Amino acid sequence: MPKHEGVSLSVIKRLPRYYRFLGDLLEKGVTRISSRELAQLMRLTASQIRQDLNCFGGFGQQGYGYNVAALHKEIGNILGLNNNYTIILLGAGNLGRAIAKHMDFEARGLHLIGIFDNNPTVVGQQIKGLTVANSTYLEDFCRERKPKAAILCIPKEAAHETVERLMSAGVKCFWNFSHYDLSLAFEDAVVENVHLGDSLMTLCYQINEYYSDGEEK
Amino acid sequence: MPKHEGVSLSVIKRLPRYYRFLGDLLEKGVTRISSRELAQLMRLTASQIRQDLNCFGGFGQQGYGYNVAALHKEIGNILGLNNNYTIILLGAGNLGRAIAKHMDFEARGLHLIGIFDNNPTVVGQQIKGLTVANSTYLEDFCRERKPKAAILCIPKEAAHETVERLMSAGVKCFWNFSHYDLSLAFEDAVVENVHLGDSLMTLCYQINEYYSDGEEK
DNA sequence: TAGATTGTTAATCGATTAACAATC
DNA sequence: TAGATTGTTAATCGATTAACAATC
Repeated sequence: MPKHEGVSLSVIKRLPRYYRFLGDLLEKGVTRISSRELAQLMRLTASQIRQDLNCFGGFGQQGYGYNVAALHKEIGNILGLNNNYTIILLGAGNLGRAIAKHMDFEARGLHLIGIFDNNPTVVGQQIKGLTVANSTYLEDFCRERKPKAAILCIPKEAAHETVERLMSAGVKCFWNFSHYDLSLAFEDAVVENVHLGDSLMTLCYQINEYYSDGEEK
Repeated sequence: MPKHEGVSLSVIKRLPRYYRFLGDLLEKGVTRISSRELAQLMRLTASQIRQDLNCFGGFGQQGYGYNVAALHKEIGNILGLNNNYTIILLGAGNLGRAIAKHMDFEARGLHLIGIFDNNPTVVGQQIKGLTVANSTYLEDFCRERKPKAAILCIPKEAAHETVERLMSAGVKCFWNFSHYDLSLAFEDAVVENVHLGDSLMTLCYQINEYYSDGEEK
C-alpha cells in the first residue's frame, strides 16, 4: 500500500522527530497547529515542514493549519508503526541486553520475538520474557517464525558470517550496531546503522572544537 | 590548535568512517592507498575523499596517493582522539550500564570518570571500576573534577532539569540518548544525539518499504 | 622523463528556502 | 467576505561530482 519511492532519505529521517513532537503536543491537548508554529517549536522553517509533509499528501487545510491528532496518526502510518514487524536480536551481551530491555519496540512498529547468542553462559537466560537461544538454532527459528528484521549487537568479526546466514534464511532488514558496514558486502540488504563508536568520535571532535575555540579568542 | 571552523558537519560525520577503514587497512598491512582505491572500498567517489581531506590540509602526494598510517593518525588528530576528555554518565539504567561497559572510550578520545543515578538501589554499584554516585553529588563532583562532557542515559522527563544543572556546573557537551531535543532549550550546548527510538522508526519505515515494494510488482 | 595521482577549480545535482496563487 | 495558511512552483544555497593543471 505505501509507495513513497521518490521520497529522499533526508525527509524520512525527519519523520520520527515530527512524530515525537506531535505526540507531545497531543499530550498537552493541542488540537491544531500551523506549519509556522510547528517550525518555531522544532527550529525548522515552515517551508520545510510543508514541503516534507507534501511528499506524502496534503494533510493540512488552508487557513487553518494541521490537525495534530490526524497528522500524528498519518505520520505513524507512513512510518508503518502499526505493522508490528517481527524482529530478532543477535547478541545478548551488554548492549544487546540493554537494547532488548530498554526499547519500546511495540511503540515503534516492531515486535521482538527471539534472542540469540553463541556464548553458553548467556544461552538460557531470560530477557524480556524471551529465553536466549543458541545461535545454532537461528535457521530453524527463521524457517518457522519468519522474522522480518534482525538487530545486530554482535562483534565486528562475527558480523559478516551472521549476516550471510540471516540473508539466506530470508532476513533482509537490519538494525546494525556492529562496527561493520554490512551494506558494502550485501547490496540488497536494508540497513539502518547505529554506529555508536562513530558517534562518540564525532562528539570528541565537537568537544575539541568547543574548547580550542576558547583558546583562540 | 585545531581550527576547522568552515568545515561542514557532513564532512565531519564521515571522518570516523575514514578512520575506521584506514585502521582496518593498517591492520592488514596496507601502507599506501590512492583516493580511487579507497573510494572503491568505501563506496564513495574519489573526488569526495580528496575534497573531504583537503578541508584539513594536503595529506597526499601526487603520483603516489596517501600513506595509510600517516593519514590514519592525521584523522585521529583532527577528531581529537588523543585528548582523552573527561566524561561522566548520567543514568545507570539498562542503557547507561551497557554504554559504560560496552564502549571503548579511551580509543575514541574520552575517559569516563563518574557515573550518577538517583535510584537508591543503583547507587553504590560498581560499573567499570566506578562506584555509581547519587545525583545529588553532581555539582560537588563537577566543581572538583571538571568533566568536559556528559552522557545522558536518563528518561526524557528528567533531561531538562539535569542538563540545566550540568550547564551551570560548567558541563557544556553532551552525548544525548534521551528522547529530548536539548539543543532547543540550550542554544550554547554542544550536542551529539543518539536517538535510538527515531532510528528504530526509520528502520520500520524501511522494512515497510521493502515488503510493500514486493506486493506491488 | 613518463605515469600516476593529488589538490583545486568549475559544473552539476539535490535539498532547503522563499514566494505566491489557491482555497479553506 | 477577509484573513490565514496551505500546497506548489521558482530561487537559492550547499554539497557532491567532474575535470584538469600542478607535481611527485
